Amino acid sequence: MGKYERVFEDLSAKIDDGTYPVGSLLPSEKKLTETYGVSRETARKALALLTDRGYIQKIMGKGSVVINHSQYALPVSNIVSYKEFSANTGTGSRSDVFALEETNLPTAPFKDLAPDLEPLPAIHVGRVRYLDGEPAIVDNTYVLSSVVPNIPREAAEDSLYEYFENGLGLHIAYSSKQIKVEPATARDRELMKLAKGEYVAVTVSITSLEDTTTFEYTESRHRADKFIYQDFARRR
Amino acid sequence: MGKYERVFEDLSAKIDDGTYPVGSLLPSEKKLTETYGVSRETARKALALLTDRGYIQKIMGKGSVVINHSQYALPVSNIVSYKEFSANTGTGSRSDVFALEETNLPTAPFKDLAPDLEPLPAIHVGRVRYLDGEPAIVDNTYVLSSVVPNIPREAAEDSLYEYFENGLGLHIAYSSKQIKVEPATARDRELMKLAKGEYVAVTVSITSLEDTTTFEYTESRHRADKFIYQDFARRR
DNA sequence: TAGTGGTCTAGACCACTAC
DNA sequence: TAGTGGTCTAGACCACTAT
Repeated sequence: MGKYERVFEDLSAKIDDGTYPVGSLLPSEKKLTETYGVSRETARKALALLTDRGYIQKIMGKGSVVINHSQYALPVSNIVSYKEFSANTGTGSRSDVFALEETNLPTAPFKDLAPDLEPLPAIHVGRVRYLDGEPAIVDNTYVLSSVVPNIPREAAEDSLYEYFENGLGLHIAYSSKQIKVEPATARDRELMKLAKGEYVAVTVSITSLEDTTTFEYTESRHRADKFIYQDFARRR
Repeated sequence: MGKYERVFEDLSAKIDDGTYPVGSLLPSEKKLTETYGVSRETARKALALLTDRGYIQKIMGKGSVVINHSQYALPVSNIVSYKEFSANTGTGSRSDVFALEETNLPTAPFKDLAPDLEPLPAIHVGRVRYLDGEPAIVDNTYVLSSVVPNIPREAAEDSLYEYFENGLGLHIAYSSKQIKVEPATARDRELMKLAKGEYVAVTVSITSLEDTTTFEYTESRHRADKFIYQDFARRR
């Protein structure tokens, strides 16, 4: 871990634990170079990370002000997996795997994000996710067989991301995603015990590795009343 | 505009116009310092911007690969105003202002994002937005009177952001937002001509200035079938 | 081995804010 | 005026990738 990451970790921890409360100023860049024994550009890199994550807002001639940043987010938000999300929020996590099979990638759900998608060989993982003990999310994930030839059932039941990153050593880099609202299908109603006429929030994402290989396609169908997406953005 | 911004503008333009197609490599950092007559750190700042915006993925020992980045986004996505959005996508823009009045900020819609919100004096702007000639969005914006004492009707009909930034010289910095799904209210059905039992996508946002003053609160209610939110994110 | 990006430094000059 | 952040430089050393 580089020096600037250490400085970032220390400052973000001190913001989280209230050492630097919302509205207060962080030490000046000059002070940070002395405190942490780093050059100014290195201190500035740490501050840039804090800015990007919504911890601070820098004000010219004044300093770095601690601001309210989003505390938690749904899995869809920043490529955070369902398991990481439940661990963060403390909601009980449970997944029923209802499909784990070799198939071809369906192109229809991903048409908007990838118009020229080919029906490549893939492994389909279908899961029902529970929030507070109730079925709340139906996930259909397609992983390209060319990148991941096999998925053990335990990985599907636990966490696919954990398996990809720690088990296979894949480096996940970025993702394009969409959120839409659709009427619940008969399958949605069956799996999530919904009444007729209800709607679901649908998130579609396409995820790539650090070498720019696209390898994973997911459609998540959320019970509308359990769905919240939260984000922090900067004007550009 | 700094040098690194000029380099960013030039490179992003060349990615957009196909000079550097998706999958190709940008010139190396060394080459960029020679081409643009800047130091390496300055060239790297430009590349960092391209990375943040989803234009490129850097690969160690190899170079900067051009990737597919999200082309357009709904207003909610990156603090882009409705007018900027319609201008980018070419969909006809039109707004009916149905409310422009002094009132107190309602705290209920913003409870999740700002639990301790006070009912401060504010100007309420209520608008119906049209996409493809049909009423598709109901916006309720509340602007704190302490920051914006008055909003001319023309500004409400045209673009509030344009008025805030160019008319008043406010510097918009960041925003927290949420997306939820709710049953359409009687008011939604009336304004957007929806049938009974339909749902709406609701986005709630709280926007702050560069001096960290929070000044604007918006609830946008979207016709579900016209709503798409698109985003690009990096794993962290 | 040569070329690439990742990190870090010490110093400089500038623009802005507070007093 | 003093202190703050914003930008830029020239150089260094390292880790990784290609060949």
